[in-house]
Amino acid sequence: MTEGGGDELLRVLAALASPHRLRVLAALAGGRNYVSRLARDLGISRALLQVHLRKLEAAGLVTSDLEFSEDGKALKFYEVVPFELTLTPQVVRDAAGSLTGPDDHDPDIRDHGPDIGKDNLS
Amino acid sequence: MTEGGGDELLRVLAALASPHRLRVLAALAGGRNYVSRLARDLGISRALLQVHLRKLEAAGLVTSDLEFSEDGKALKFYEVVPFELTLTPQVVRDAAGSLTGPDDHDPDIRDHGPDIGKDNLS
DNA sequence: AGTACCTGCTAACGTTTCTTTGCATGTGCA
DNA sequence: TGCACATGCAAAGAAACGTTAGCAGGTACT
Repeated sequence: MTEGGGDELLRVLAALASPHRLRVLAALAGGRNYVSRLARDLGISRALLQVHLRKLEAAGLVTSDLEFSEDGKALKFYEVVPFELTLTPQVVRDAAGSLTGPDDHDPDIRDHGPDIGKDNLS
Repeated sequence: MTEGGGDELLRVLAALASPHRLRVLAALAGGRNYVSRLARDLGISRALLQVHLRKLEAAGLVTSDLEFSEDGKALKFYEVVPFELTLTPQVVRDAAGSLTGPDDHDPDIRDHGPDIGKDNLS
């Protein structure tokens, strides 16, 4: 297993939460393609596309495969990994348990107290 | 219908793609709760929690309900809206069609051409 | 040698998002 | 009147993200 925890879910959600990446994924769902061509199809720059593809790949939503065309050109093909993810409150509940989140919050409250010493209009 | 398009999906995904909001949602999945108390339970500041709750609500994942406790205090209760969202390449493909995305890209390429006039080491 | 494709990378900028801090408002109770 | 607890909002600094521009390398065909 790759990891399975809530962080995985988070990575997938973050990868999906972008118009560009949604479009990229949609385009690839219509068939595999290589970077330069895909960039032209979508009308975005190659550099930009690469970044997004990397994120999609990191999330495990697409796979890359370096191939060589008959005339020797190196082409990097991407294709979608068939996935099926169902989101429900319960799923979230389970996933949230194992989160290597930003803060490993300790059990103490803060919020600087509910406004003391300040009477309004006597 | 609220809107149904791909933008809706995007909003939901964006709302979910955050450790904090995932935790908030998880906490609410365990039962409804009001803001201040929830903040204490989660160990985060009230202001921060409010922001995240607003986003979750905007995405339609939770609902708020202002109530008054027996002793007259105004309590804003939040609870999860039972949802069931399934993500597959095909779903993405459909959703990507109707995207009021950041750019309404015109069909022209750019990428400043593939490096011309520049011979390295003669 | 020159052009046309392909790949990859990084520095830098602009923009958005996150988070804190602080103040304003209200009720109820000693 | 002072404290405890509830709500709300806005400014502002910090941190993360998205995007572009530019350079690097490669093969192949004229």
